[in-house]
Amino acid sequence: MATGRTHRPATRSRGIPEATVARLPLYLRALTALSERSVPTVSSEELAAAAGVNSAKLRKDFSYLGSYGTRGVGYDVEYLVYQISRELGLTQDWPVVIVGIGNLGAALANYGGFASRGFRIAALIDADPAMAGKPVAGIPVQHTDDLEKIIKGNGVSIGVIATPAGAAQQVCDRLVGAGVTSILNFAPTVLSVPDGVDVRKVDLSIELQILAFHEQRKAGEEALPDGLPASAAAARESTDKGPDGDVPAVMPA
Amino acid sequence: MATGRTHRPATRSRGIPEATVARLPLYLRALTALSERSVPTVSSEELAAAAGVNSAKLRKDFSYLGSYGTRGVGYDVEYLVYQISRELGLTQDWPVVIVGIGNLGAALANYGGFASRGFRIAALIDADPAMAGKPVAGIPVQHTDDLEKIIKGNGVSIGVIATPAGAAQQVCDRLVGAGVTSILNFAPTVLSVPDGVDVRKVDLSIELQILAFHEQRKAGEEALPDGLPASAAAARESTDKGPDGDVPAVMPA
DNA sequence: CCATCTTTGTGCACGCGTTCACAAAGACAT
DNA sequence: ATGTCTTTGTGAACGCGTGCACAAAGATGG
Ligand SMILES: NC(=O)c1ccc[n+]([C@@H]2O[C@H](COP(=O)([O-])OP(=O)(O)OC[C@H]3O[C@@H](n4cnc5c(N)ncnc54)[C@H](O)[C@@H]3O)[C@@H](O)[C@H]2O)c1
Ligand SMILES: NC(=O)c1ccc[n+]([C@@H]2O[C@H](COP(=O)([O-])OP(=O)(O)OC[C@H]3O[C@@H](n4cnc5c(N)ncnc54)[C@H](O)[C@@H]3O)[C@@H](O)[C@H]2O)c1
Repeated sequence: MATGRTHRPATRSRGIPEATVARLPLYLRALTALSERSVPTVSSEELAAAAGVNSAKLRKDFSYLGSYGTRGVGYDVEYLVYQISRELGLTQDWPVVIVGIGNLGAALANYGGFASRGFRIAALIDADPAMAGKPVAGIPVQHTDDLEKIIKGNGVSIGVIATPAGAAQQVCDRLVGAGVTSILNFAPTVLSVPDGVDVRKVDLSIELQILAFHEQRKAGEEALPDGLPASAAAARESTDKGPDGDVPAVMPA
Repeated sequence: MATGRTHRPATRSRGIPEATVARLPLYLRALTALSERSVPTVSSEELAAAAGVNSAKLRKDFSYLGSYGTRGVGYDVEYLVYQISRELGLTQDWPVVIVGIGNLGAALANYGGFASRGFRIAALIDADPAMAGKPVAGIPVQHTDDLEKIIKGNGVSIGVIATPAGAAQQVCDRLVGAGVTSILNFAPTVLSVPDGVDVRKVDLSIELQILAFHEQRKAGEEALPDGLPASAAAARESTDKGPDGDVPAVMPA
């Protein structure tokens, strides 16, 4: 930027690192809050604190967007909100279908946080004939038979799977067949999809198991620091702040 | 192993990489399925396919557990199930409390997948007086006033937060104050906790936004490959299989 | 007991992501 | 204008995670 040349690695003309993409929504949320309080500018330090990340990381992330901060001042809140929204594709809104309207699917349907962020529930789909026509969150549930028609008719490219694990792959195949190219999967199964289709999964059990692992470790450690002096048990705390350096749990599949 | 000395980096006597820990539940699930089908052994290749990972990665992961595979044969399913369960701390069962029994909290309470994996819902807690006493999933909801008593009385160390974002930090503080050291947060907020407390968050909106980002990119790319020859658009598909190399979205905070 | 064949366990190299640390950019006051 | 002070943008080093590729282990059959 300063030097004004050979910015991007050249081999990756438009490539924003995945780790950065995953943090953009975090920044956007913090920025939106600031925007609502009519804060005009923020420093990387402040914003980083609000988003819960390192300020250097944040600055580097923004630099991939070709960021426009002002040295000595910080970033213009409104401008950044716009830039990040655009980068994430939130300036258009995305029709989403939820398949499997049980406990979880219904909760998702009732969740208000979608619309506020550029997503619109285009349809709710379930295999249970008894549910067909019944409104959930004001939207009538449609039967799986019409899945393809619904997807194509609404130009849906993002699908959410909240069916039992056993049905997930089959539902996935139908969604993909109908034109869906991004899937958010809540069922505890590994989905296989053709190239070009993105799958992210959210897995409750995995999250809890990871917590249990660290929990067990904490319990075991105070008993015997495993070759380390007793003081190390306390010292460890600082290193251990994220018991997990990072690591998915929700990840592509 | 083969050489039989200087295994662990020595500086990390008992350290299993976080990335590995995050995959253990995946392996465990695949192994459990095999176990139910009474399959006695699996090769790293087969198991890796079932878990959706690279076989070399899986072998390396197991090597951290001091794995006991048999060359030329594979791994003993039952034995591995036990080893991984023990490593994850699932041989004991963990009492969990869910705070905020709304749409999502109720869905979680009704979810059967907890008990089957070593977790037990010890209590449901909500601030709404109208909900107190009402059973959800067969468990009577208790009022927030008794939060500390409930946590301490049941020796709960894992808490799930499913309250509105505005209440999350406050609930978190009370949980931590009462002795909870692991938190799974569904509210879209950055929680701050003292050292030694683990927080993992599950954030729906972030997941969708990441999908939207890639979706937008796909749409834009077929129009103009951005300086690359047209063939690159197709070639990219293979590189792009995981649109995201990996990257959280559910992560510590 | 030996040969062959399968599959593990891991050394190694590579690439991504994180973090430090600082030069330069610019605001602001004098 | 000029100097000071704040904060960005990034070069560079480092560490973690991934995947290749292969030697060694051991099963299996003759
Ligand atoms: N409820 C939770 O908190 C929770 C937590 C983690 C994971 N999950 C997972 O999410 C999924 C849904 O959980 P749930 O509690 O809502 O289950 P549920 O049984 O309440 O709901 C499943 C719904 O899917 C429908 N369905 C079944 N087969 C279908 C098909 N082929 N096509 C379309 N719809 C179909 C059923 O009719 C039902 O309405 C499960 O895979 C579960 O493991 C749920
Ligand atoms: N429903 C979803 O699918 C979904 C998806 C993503 C994120 N979330 C997030 O999960 C959280 C819960 O969502 P929801 O749809 O269940 O909301 P909800 O409004 O249906 O439920 C919230 C519950 O929390 C209770 N509550 C409020 N303040 C409390 C406090 N201080 N202590 C204890 N309980 C308190 C309320 O009484 C209510 O029962 C929200 O933060 C939401 O953003 C929900």
